[in-house]
Amino acid sequence: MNDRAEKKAARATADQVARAANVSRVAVSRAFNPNASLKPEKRDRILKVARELNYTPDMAARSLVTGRSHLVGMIVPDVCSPWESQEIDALTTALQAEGFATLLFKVKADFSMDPRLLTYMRGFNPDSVIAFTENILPDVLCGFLDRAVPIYVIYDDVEQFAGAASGTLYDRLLVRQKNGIEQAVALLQGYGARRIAYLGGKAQSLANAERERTLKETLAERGMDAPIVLAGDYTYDTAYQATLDLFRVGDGADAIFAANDVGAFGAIDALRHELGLSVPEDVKVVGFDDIPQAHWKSYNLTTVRIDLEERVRALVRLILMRLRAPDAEPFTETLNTRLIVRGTVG
Amino acid sequence: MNDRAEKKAARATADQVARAANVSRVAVSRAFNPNASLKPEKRDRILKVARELNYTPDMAARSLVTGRSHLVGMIVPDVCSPWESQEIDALTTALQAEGFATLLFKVKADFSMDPRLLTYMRGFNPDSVIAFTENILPDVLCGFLDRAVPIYVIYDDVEQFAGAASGTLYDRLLVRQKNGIEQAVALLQGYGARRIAYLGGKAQSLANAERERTLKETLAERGMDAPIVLAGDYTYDTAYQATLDLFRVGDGADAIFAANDVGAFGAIDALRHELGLSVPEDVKVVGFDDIPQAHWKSYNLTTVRIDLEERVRALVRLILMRLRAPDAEPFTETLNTRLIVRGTVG
DNA sequence: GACAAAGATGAAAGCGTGTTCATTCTTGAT
DNA sequence: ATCAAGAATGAACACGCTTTCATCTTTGTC
Repeated sequence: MNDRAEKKAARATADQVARAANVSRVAVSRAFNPNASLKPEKRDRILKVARELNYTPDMAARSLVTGRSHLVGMIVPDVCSPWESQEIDALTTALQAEGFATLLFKVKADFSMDPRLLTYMRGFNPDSVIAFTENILPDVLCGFLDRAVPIYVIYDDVEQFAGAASGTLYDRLLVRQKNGIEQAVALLQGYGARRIAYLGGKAQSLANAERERTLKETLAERGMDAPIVLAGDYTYDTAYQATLDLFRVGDGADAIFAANDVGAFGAIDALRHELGLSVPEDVKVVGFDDIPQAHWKSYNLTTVRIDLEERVRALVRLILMRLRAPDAEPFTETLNTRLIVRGTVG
Repeated sequence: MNDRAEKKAARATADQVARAANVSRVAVSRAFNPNASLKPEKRDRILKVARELNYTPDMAARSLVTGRSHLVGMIVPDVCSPWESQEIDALTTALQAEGFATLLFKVKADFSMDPRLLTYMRGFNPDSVIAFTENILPDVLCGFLDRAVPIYVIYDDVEQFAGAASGTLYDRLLVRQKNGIEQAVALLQGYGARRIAYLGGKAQSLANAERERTLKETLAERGMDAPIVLAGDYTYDTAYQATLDLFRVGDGADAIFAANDVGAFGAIDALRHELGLSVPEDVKVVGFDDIPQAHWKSYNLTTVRIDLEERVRALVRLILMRLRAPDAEPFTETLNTRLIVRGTVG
């Protein structure tokens, strides 16, 4: 209670501001609420006094009465992953501009969801939740959050996911993988690649499943052989090892399609630094995501890109719309992918 | 008020749990507070009912009365930076285990501090604040946070920083750069390097200043020439360009000391892919941080490391101690650095 | 079996804010 | 000058929880 007293002394309350400005406490509240009716000059005076006293409305108290926490929860398995950190950065910036703060929760790397974490998170009463863990069905999340909090799952699939969550209505941000993959396959085919390997991401990942499925479909459409599928987990080391196995134990390949850029880096390094093969002359490599490192000269990776800014804009728009109209019909946004051509194909 | 009603219907309150379990609301509160006195069987019964009703204590309400938000604010300029994302990830994991959630705030990349952001952040009443922006003096932060919230600034300097914040007492986590730099210089000298360049980080960065100062000091102690100092900003692209300039406009160097690993990557790529020089034969390169990418085969970087886990453990310990004893004397922890030898020196 | 000490319990007060609702003040048209 | 309509105002309540305090129950000891 010692610190309690300190804090009380340190932080000004609306009551103190009211007394100092010779107005009622209600007026102070209104001064900080733009659409409340208050004489402009009075508002200015109150805001001035508030600034002098270094006063800020207490979000906890405000949240208690309004039901809005101005907090957006993000459930993340690995902040270190370039793709995720990129996404977190952009989302936090955009949400902050709209008055929301990011509340970060980490889940285990194996994507297993700790129920206690969800319970704990709900205690903070986030206005919205963005989940980066692609294998968590929103039903699970909805159950924990009592279906009162809008949830967005960042993933790259369409039908598969919608099916898994049948019965639950929610806003969706869809990514059409087809365009980018088609462009990549056309390019590979043009350079004469015939034996294509798909270096997978996490087995449970829906994005991975959808990328693999779309690749197979596209190859079939063009009359090419089905891809050799290698297991992976989106990490550099696993991709490195898988590539070694492909060429030492297996029969190699003309081209490698990696489920993400980091995996592509692992493949490239294995080819160049351990197998003595050159990229793109001996083996062509294509990645997914277009993370910032993809343009580094050591890799200079040709990769399928989902425009980050566009995606973040769409997601923030979805979140804000849902908060303003909680009972509106579910929205759906669809984004496209395209190939970024660099030096690892031709 | 529609969503309000929904939410009310969705989230159970302590009152409802109390009624369902036939106890007083106070008992429910005690059931969730481990050190409150309550008959064990009664507690179990309450917790069981709570689970059935999917009840979680509301953190906002709890925060209001206890003065503890269980929120730790993190002020971050660039989540995408491997070093920062690494640190955020580890801190979030460790704090989460102690019952704290991470509240993320982004500041502009040029490190300029938006005062409105600080005000806004204070509204959330974080129990502690960790700032990654090395050039923000804690005085500024303290002023905004009313000196009631413990603040930790992640930086790598010692005296310089302490001087800048004279008069303010605060806990400190210090990093001794000397060890790692000395090991690196010894290694470089052993391989015959004589002309050493220092590829700087952000000009305002205290970590950068301290690394540069320590490098100069170490070179002088060993009777070596002062380093050629190049301006940088911790980014790949700037490091790349600076390295080109060093060899095309300037007279080149035997070895490059980069202020961070990402900068070292830029230097290596410029040397290998544009200047036609080989690393380490023609030019040796040393980095700072030992981020995960440093072991990727394309770089295989020799670098000075501050043990992340050790650092996070120390920081979390500091935070917890300060929260338990707000009036205790300031603590100080000091960490060491050491050289991780890989393939870019000899 | 009596008594003190310790533990368990619930009523009430309060944390800092937003929001009703009834009242007062202002404005502009007649 | 008068009146209605609208804007501005403040008292009171509510949000969901913890904590104090006084009361009641259990436990241990001689």
